Amino acid sequence: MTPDLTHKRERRKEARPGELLEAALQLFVQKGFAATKVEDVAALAGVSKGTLFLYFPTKEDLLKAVVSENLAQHFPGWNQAFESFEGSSAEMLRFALYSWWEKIGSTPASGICKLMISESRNFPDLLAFYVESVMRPGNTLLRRILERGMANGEFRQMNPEIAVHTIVAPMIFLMIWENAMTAYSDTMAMSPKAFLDLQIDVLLHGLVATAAKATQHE
Amino acid sequence: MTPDLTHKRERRKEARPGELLEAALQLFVQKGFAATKVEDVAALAGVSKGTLFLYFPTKEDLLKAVVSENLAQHFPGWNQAFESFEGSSAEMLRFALYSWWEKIGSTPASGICKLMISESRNFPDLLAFYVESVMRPGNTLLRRILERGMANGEFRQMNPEIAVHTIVAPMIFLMIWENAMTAYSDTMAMSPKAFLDLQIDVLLHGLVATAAKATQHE
DNA sequence: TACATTAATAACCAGCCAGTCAGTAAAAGA
DNA sequence: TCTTTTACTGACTGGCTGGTTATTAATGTA
Repeated sequence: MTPDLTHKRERRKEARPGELLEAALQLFVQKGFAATKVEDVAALAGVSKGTLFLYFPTKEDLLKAVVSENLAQHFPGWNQAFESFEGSSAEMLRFALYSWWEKIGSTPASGICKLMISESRNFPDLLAFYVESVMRPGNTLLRRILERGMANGEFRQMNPEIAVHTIVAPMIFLMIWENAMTAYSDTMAMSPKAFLDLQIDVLLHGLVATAAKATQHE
Repeated sequence: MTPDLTHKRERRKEARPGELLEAALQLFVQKGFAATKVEDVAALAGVSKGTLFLYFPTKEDLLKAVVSENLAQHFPGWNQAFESFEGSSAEMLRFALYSWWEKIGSTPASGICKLMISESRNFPDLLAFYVESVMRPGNTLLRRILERGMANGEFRQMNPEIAVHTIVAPMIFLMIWENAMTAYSDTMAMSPKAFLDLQIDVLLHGLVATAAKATQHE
């Protein structure tokens, strides 16, 4: 960042890696890994190409650093929140999805989702890393919420492994939408908050109108 | 296709374009547009690089042809099925999702979804084309199903524009999963059919157990 | 068999870009 | 102020790849 219009040289060894990673994330998500030039990443970070290679030995190492830098370190806190949660499992699920949105979905970090989708086949070890350190923990957390609700009769009985995907899918969709459809955001607009609200509602109560519940939804 | 191990020249003007498009789809989805070499596409189609440029003027034109070739021409039929459908809206929704799976989700054509996600920012006109010819028609079809169900009291009242996304999201997820997670399919396995079944069930009835409905799910 | 047509080839070219390195200048010492 | 250190630069290169073209051979026709 900080495009540095003045051509004065600055020595900021500490700040460079972070700025380069931020620039790289933005461009990798925007244009894809193969289609972005390291020189553009360097320029966006306000630095020359040579400097980039001073901090990251190769372009691929830069990609790996981008991914690992943006790994969600939220799971310890979230797991702890799960343990000490008081309310219903429905409340817990709502809480989980909203805090995911606040901490990840609505931030630039959501872009690494698109990045992983695009590059998973090209860098299998990167995918493995990502699966183990974010997908797996996320899935187990959600599965525990579901199992809690199923155990206390709050939720129906169902295969939890699969049900987790049903919960995750709309979140993936939301991240992709935000990072891929921006060019088309004018004619295909979608409020993330509105989507999330309706999603949770449908997830809990379904589409079907029954006598038992009713009315209270717009 | 037809790798042609013998080096004999064949003249098959009619068959080439289709074979090249099939090869291009496979490689573009696998490696991304920028990272695939036209020579590899040609080789996979059993032809030399020069031949490819005989049928497609540039690499970008090849990409556009791949997308437009795989456009779902199913909408006329599906719209017609909607008009003449007899059963409940829930049945109709189930029917729509299953036939989508049969005709698109389970075929190589599902790969263009990943392709569009990856390349939408680089080729905005391609995205526009895709939005207008597959996303828009698909969304309106689903919205009509929802509105039908809401009108006859079968479904709850909700914002149909947003609810459509709630239905589409898991389908997108499924296509992405199949095209991006294949490398990891051993440890993160998922049966598409099982997912689809549970998804429809949750979509209609939600997670929450109520007195009114109950039991009948595994 | 001789000839014309054209699908297919492979050698070639030009531009691009990841990665290098000799040199520059901003700090830190002395 | 002079020297040393080192973060930073940008010109350079070598390999790669999209695209071209002169040549080759398969097919049709006589």
